[in-house]
Amino acid sequence: MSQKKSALAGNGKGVKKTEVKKAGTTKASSTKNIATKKTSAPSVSQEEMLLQTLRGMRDILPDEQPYWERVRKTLTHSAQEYGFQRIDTPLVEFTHLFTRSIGTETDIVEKEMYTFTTRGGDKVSLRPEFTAGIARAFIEHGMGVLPKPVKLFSVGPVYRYDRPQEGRYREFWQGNFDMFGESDPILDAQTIQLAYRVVSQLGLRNIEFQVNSIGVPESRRDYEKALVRYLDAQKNKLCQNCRDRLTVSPMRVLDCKEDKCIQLTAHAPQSLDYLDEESRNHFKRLLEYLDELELPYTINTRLVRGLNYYTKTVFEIWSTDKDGKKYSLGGGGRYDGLIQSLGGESTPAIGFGLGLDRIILEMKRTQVKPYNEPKARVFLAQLGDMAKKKSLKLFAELEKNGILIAESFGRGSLKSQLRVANRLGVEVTVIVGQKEALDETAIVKDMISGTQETVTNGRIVDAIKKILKTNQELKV
RNA sequence: GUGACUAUCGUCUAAUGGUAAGACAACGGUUUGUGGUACCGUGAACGAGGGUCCGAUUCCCUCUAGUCACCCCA
Repeated sequence: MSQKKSALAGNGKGVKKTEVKKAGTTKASSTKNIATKKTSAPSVSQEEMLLQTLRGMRDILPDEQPYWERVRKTLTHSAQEYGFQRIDTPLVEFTHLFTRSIGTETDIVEKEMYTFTTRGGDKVSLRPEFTAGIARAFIEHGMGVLPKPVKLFSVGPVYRYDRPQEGRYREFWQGNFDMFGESDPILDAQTIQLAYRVVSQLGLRNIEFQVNSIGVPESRRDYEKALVRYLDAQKNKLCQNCRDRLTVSPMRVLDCKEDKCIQLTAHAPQSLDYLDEESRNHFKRLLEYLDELELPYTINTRLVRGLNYYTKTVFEIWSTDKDGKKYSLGGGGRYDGLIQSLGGESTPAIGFGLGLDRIILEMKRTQVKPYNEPKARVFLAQLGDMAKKKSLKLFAELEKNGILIAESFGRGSLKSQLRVANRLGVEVTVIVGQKEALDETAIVKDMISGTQETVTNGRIVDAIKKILKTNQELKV
């Protein structure tokens, strides 16, 4: 598939592409030189930049909106049902917030953040995930004094400078849920329950949770030591990547897809065995709750997450497609230490994020119905200057009475307007011509039977509603 | 960040070393104020830049973008 241009964008018929090019290439040189001064200059011409989204970014066109609408609605409903309050935080934060929370040596921070310096000299980044900003807001606004747990919900785009492919974009959407101030494992279970609810409400099947516990920082350190000791002995059997990981982030070796690494780690020490008493207990109780809820989960001792702030519970939501391939629709976990490490009162917390783009991809794959916007059932046709003037007012009046109207005011002939009306599948067409405009009347035409009657302005709404009502009854 | 494959109207496809055909969609019309079919017509594309060549959409290179695998994750 090549880059698709929107049908809507094509409207500007007057602007021929070739003309644009010609006009541009000659005088683009001066601006180009400015661009090349920067270290890594883009090799795209000015004209291409003009008509192309940035790599990994995309337009969500009207055709796709019904899916997004359904997802948004489900998200906000579920959030309400579970007592979450909406919060919106800025797209941009100080880079430091992300490095501090997510961790300097993570992939996200190391190579995936959109970081830049503002005119004022601040180092800032586009958010690569939600939790950091929300945690910041929690502290900044003293939300620690609110009744616990504090439940916050957010939706919006996040940014990761990654190499794009299907279901992976540089700008993508997440729905995010976080609960602060409660350390009981029942919250962990409820979090997973909520995630399951959202996803299944969206019509997705073949969902499974991968859960693991990575303990608290101290137990994790013990575990990492043991893991390094185990792996170090057979270091040269690991792939190059993992050899590097061994020193930076040894638990990531468990995530490696290379056969030899998988084999090597098969009998490696498991994080679960190194859990401190409390974490072990926490995990055990979580599993009991999950069993009670009959949620589809598997314990995945290899599950590590790409963010450093997690403690104890971590989980991911996986979907399996026809070929048995699994991929993640979202994930989350507990982060009891984050608030404190950012400078707030010690506050336990847990949350998760859902990848909306992937969920929609999955909805399409499994042919889940999108949300259907209410369709106009009435068309308003107009003929002649006088009628044209009247029709705008009539449009507003009908709309005020709850009647959704389609129109094609720009068209001249009645014939072409009716053709449009027909294609739109409306049930009623209201026709106002020169004569009707003078008489303060309109023709109300039943598009199914083809019959029509002339009614005075005051009776138009009733006449329309009558036809719509009988049609509705016939359908049932 | 690494590797592989791909790139033609809005969409889906075709052909070609001599600047491109069709279908769907769009727009207009078939006697001027009445729609589903039919018929006619109109507009619309070789991703960008370089090279080879008398000549390139076609061959080569670079770039860009998309898809896939890796990496990572959502």
